[in-house]
Amino acid sequence: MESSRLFFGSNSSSMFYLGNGDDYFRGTSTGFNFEETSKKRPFMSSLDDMLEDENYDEQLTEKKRRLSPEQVRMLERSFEEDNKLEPERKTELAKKLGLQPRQVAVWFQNRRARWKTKTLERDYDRLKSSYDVLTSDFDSIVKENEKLKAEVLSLTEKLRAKEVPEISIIGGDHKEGRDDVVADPSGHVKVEDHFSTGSGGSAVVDDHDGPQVLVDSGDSYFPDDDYTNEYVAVRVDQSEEDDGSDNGQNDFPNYPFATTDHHHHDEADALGWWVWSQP
DNA sequence: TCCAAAGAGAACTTTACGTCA
DNA sequence: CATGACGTAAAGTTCTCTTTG
Repeated sequence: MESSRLFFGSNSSSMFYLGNGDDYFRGTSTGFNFEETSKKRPFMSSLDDMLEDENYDEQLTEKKRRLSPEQVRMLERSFEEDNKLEPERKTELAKKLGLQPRQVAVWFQNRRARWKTKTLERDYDRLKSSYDVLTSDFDSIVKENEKLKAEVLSLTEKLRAKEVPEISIIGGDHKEGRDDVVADPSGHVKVEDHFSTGSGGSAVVDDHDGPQVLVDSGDSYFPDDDYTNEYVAVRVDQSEEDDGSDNGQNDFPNYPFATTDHHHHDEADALGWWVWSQP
């Protein structure tokens, strides 16, 4: 963007302002661009008015310079009260600070821009740290899942090798203390999960070749009939007993997540959860 | 001490929008 | 209701001054 500001003289850093109210002429110690500026600032006071300005001499030689600490302090205080500037407040502040109202307006504009930048930076930092925590949690979960999968596979193999005879637990003859190995009348070996809490609860993983079914253990997040849905996924955490409360370390509950629809099936799969599809 | 680069701040331009006569 | 003038916010830029290595 090409600036329309004009500078005169060989060393044109000596700027000055002329005018009252919100509008002013801007020029240098060697000249100013009346015609151009007046086109853009239609409410300019007359040249005579400007020349009568008590600060004229001062402004004539004044370079563009920073506001004094006291001026900035008062502007900051005003900004804290309200970051929008009504015309009355602008005029009042300008008078108090010995500045042009235009300068006050510009200061507020720039201050709002700085505030926005800072806010965005803070927001970014907050989101970034949240993201990092979630990423770390995600990695732990994936690793844990892999470990548990391997463990189950290994146990399944052992059970197969054992060739356990028929045990009629599935038929309702289950006894406390024998909750690890079961086989149904068709010879399918089942492994009960050891991670569920409560004596009455356990999930059973069917080992046959067809689609696997997760049988509700009694303390699932699902309503009683929910496991009849097409997809069921579960994440099991054995790290500690969970009372259902969040410990504040992360945003994941400590035990079974579940999903029951197609959409979440993919998500669960991506997370490395076990997903069983109902036949 | 000098100097170039970077940073900070003041002022600017452009665009968009709301208000009002 | 349409229109033009006006004020202002926001975003981006330019220029100047200060700080820093």
